[in-house]
Amino acid sequence: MPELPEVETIARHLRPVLVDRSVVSVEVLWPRSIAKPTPDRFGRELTGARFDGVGRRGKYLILALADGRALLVHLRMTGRLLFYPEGGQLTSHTRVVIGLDGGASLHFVDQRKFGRLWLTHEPDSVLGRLGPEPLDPDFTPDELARRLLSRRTPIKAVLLDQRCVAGIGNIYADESLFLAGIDPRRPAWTLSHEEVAALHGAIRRVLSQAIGLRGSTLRDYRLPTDEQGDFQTKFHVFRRVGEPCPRCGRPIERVRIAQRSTHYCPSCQC
DNA sequence: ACCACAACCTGGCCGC
DNA sequence: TGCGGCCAGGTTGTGG
Repeated sequence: MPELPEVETIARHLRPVLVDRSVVSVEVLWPRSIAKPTPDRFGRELTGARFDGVGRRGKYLILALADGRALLVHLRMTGRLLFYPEGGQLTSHTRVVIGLDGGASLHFVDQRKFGRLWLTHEPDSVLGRLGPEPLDPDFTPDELARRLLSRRTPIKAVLLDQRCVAGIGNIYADESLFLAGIDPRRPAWTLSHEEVAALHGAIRRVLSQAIGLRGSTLRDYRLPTDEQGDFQTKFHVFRRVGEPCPRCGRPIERVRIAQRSTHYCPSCQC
């Protein structure tokens, strides 16, 4: 799914077009896309609200409403948020249509139906368990070390755990571990202080660069304009099994860690 | 605390 | 063409 860079890109693109617009209609085409409240109340209680700001926490998009509530969106694997300045195309995967004043609309499209929307007064009831934002200035190597030290599981599995650090998914976990030169199977607590510092730098570098290129489009991820991201052309290891490692030339390999495909260079990552 | 596995879903791709 | 099996950017819950 969209990971931190993709969700950040969506937030940045939605902000200027959504802020100060009001909801004039809500159509829920797939009720299970609504996590809270009931689909009925969701439509009723969102209608008339005005968007006040657009933010992100981890992989959650936060559409703040002027009355203090928030519309939270998690895109999971295949969710998209498409903004149409006027009209809008319904597809077989359109799950929720939010009509806006001035004829614009926001469409939640989700082939696999895993994505969810929450309308809530208490965003923390949904976001409360997330770990720190990796790009936040107070996310330090020491903070990362504290969170890794206690974990006996493979470092790759810990990076995917949203309670440890928020926003990292399969792509950016593999790319960060490659840049830091760390074997994804290493138990987290065995990393040296230097390795944690290298990983901290790698995470920030990869995420920032990916945001700069508007995220990675493999298949489903799109900007609100339906455009694609470009970071997939910069992958060092992700989905490059058998291709030469950009650093040493030996073939990239794949293993399964925590039930997820993991791509790495066996000679550069140890 | 940790792990495996299933569930939630659809669809693309591969081999037969 | 069709069918079974495997794969996919994520998260949550269960049982061991």
